Amino acid sequence: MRIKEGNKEAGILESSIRVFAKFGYHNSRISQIAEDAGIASGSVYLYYKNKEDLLACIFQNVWELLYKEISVLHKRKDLSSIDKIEYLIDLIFDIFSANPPLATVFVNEQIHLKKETSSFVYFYDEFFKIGERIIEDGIKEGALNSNLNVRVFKFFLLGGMKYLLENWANDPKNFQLTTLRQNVKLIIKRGILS
Amino acid sequence: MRIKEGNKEAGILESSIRVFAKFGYHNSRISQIAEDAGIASGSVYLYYKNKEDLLACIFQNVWELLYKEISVLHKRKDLSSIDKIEYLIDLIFDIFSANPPLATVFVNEQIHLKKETSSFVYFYDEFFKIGERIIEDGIKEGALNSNLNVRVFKFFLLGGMKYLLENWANDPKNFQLTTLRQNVKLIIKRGILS
Amino acid sequence: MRIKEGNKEAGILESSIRVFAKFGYHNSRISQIAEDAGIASGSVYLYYKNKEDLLACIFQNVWELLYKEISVLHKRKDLSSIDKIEYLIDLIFDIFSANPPLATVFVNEQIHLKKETSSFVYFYDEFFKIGERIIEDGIKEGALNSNLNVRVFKFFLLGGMKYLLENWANDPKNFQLTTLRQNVKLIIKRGILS
Amino acid sequence: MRIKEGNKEAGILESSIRVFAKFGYHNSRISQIAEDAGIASGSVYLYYKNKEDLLACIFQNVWELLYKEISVLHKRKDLSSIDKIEYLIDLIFDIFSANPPLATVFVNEQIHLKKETSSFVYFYDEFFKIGERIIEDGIKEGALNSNLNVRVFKFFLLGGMKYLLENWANDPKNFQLTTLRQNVKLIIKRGILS
DNA sequence: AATGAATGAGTTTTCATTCAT
DNA sequence: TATGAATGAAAACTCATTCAT
Repeated sequence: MRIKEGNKEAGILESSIRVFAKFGYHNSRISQIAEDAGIASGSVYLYYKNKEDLLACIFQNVWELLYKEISVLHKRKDLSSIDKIEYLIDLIFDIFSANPPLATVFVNEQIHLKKETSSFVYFYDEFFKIGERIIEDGIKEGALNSNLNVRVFKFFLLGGMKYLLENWANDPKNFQLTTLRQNVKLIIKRGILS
Repeated sequence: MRIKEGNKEAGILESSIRVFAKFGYHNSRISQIAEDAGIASGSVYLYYKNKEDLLACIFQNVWELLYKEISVLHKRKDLSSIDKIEYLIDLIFDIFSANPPLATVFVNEQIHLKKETSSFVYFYDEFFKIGERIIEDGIKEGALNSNLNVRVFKFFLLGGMKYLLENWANDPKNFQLTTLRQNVKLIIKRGILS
Repeated sequence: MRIKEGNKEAGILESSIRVFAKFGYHNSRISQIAEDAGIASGSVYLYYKNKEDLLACIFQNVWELLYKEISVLHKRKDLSSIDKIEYLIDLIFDIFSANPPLATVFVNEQIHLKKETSSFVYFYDEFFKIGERIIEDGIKEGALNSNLNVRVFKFFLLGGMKYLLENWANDPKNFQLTTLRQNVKLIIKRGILS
Repeated sequence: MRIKEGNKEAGILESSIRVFAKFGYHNSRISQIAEDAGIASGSVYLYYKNKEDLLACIFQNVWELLYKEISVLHKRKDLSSIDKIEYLIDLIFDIFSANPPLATVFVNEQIHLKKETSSFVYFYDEFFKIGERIIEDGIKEGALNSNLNVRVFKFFLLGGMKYLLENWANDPKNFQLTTLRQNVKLIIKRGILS
């Protein structure tokens, strides 16, 4: 019984993250999630509409958090654009390093959610919009290379970090998170040339 | 009837790529693949052991091709390390730009294959080993930054390109492939600073 | 909150009649009945053994009432046989016209009760026995056609009235109850020939 | 294995009639129908969309047959209105006496089909429209009592026959079909008075 | 008496795979 | 080789019923 009193809803979600991470969304059984949460399988449906709802809630939580953080970050005047990008890199590594199964789910399973019907999409879209604005600000200020395509950089950076996180979550012993974040910052800022 | 005489095996695989790309592996039906290939669903099993075998063959083909290309590339003496990395970037964009559904499948569905039982793993592992060696050579030669962690760079670059390809394949109108490859090279080589 | 103090048992039964009439027995949820009755769903089980018990009680009440009425009717010496049959027709229309949902349930849901285990069966059987005796008396007295098969007439009359009640309860605006009962009496007594 | 070659679709429907008649629609299991038909339960879905589709097809067949018969009957010039009504009574007894389980299903289960989505409704509505016309013709010709309400008579007659059929199908030994049809005609034509 | 969260048995339906033709 | 009808295992989900409070 992993679930504490009054925390059943959150406990089921945590169990679903563990199970989805281990088996993948489609190979996960509601009964496995229930067992991990220490409840009967029918009880899952007291808190979540169906299996897809569990996945949707996971992504809702992550993207809402990322959106809130980037919103605050965007408004800060004490940080340069490049500081903000480094801050974002740290933020993402911090969120997922605290929860490796969440990283696995985040990296692999978003594809199973239809954008049209998912409520996380608002936060997802806004996160990227603000991310683009931060980069654009950096270009305007002259700090970033004006030949950079903002959308390409945005996707390249997120994709690179996702793949690193996926490999790290699969085998955390093989990677030092510190090495990951430092190298990402290094590559981004200076390139790989000596 | 898309299949030419004597090419049924390849035709089925191409159909599976189209169907997997459109619906995702788990939401694809063998009957859909058979219909797309213009054959009866039972006939799929004359050429492929089962549904997972189709996916495995797709990845086998891609990783084998990448392995062969990188093997040849590694041996070339007329190219510098940085030339070879640029060549690899072009290679990957070329392979998938010629076949957008393959890009979608490549980016999204590898997770459904168990590394333990899949024969593509040999090529996958070798590809990365040689990739690491190319980067290491560059460091030894003094062309690449010696502070770079080889494995981090390797995963970061591939992950970034995968995510770009995914977004491009989803909506090719929104992205110029030329822009993608130029920007990736730019970021990799010089970073984003002006 | 439809239930008055001290009347909870009856209130639950009335709610079950409304809900069974609206959705049908198998599509009705105990939780709907409880909600209609203004109580918690678990409380239903303080007064009724289970869902089937609710239906059994509904039919128990109806058939017991019909049995009691026909018992009294049978003994009356001031009425002829044909008077008694007309009286019965009026009785049935009166009972259900006062409670349309009860008519719907009565007409449609008796099938879900197993005769072997239901206590309403005693009243049901007795009702029909006395009904037969009234008709037989009419034949003996010479008032009714001696070629009439008593059981056929009994079922035909009740079935005809049930179907009329079902259609009336579904759409009361379309039927005048007065028209129903007058026509049934007309057909029964004189046939349809001019 | 009750199903003959080339007759699987019809065999499944016949099995569903037997099973629905025995247990009622909601207490019938697809697995029971499949077992009765001598096939695997999945095979039911090769021929019928789902459980409700089976019921819908049963009623479609019955009402289509009744509609076709009454259409032909309505046009006949060699029969009086009262002949046509007697003919209809015989028709209904004939159809169901040949198939007692069908009678049980017909009488008890139509309620589970929603009129809005069922294709049998056209035939059902037309059957009743033509039935009304036959009765109206009888009134106009002076053969039938002009005080008769057409719709009341229509429902009363059908309901009475349904209930008789239900009781007959439950226990065919107890009823002579000849007695049923003769008595119904007798009551309808002359009433019960001597 | 009253509650309502929790249970878990039970059924429809899907679809990868087989195999008689 | 090729077919496609038939299979049957497997899982999401529902909801009557229970019972700790």
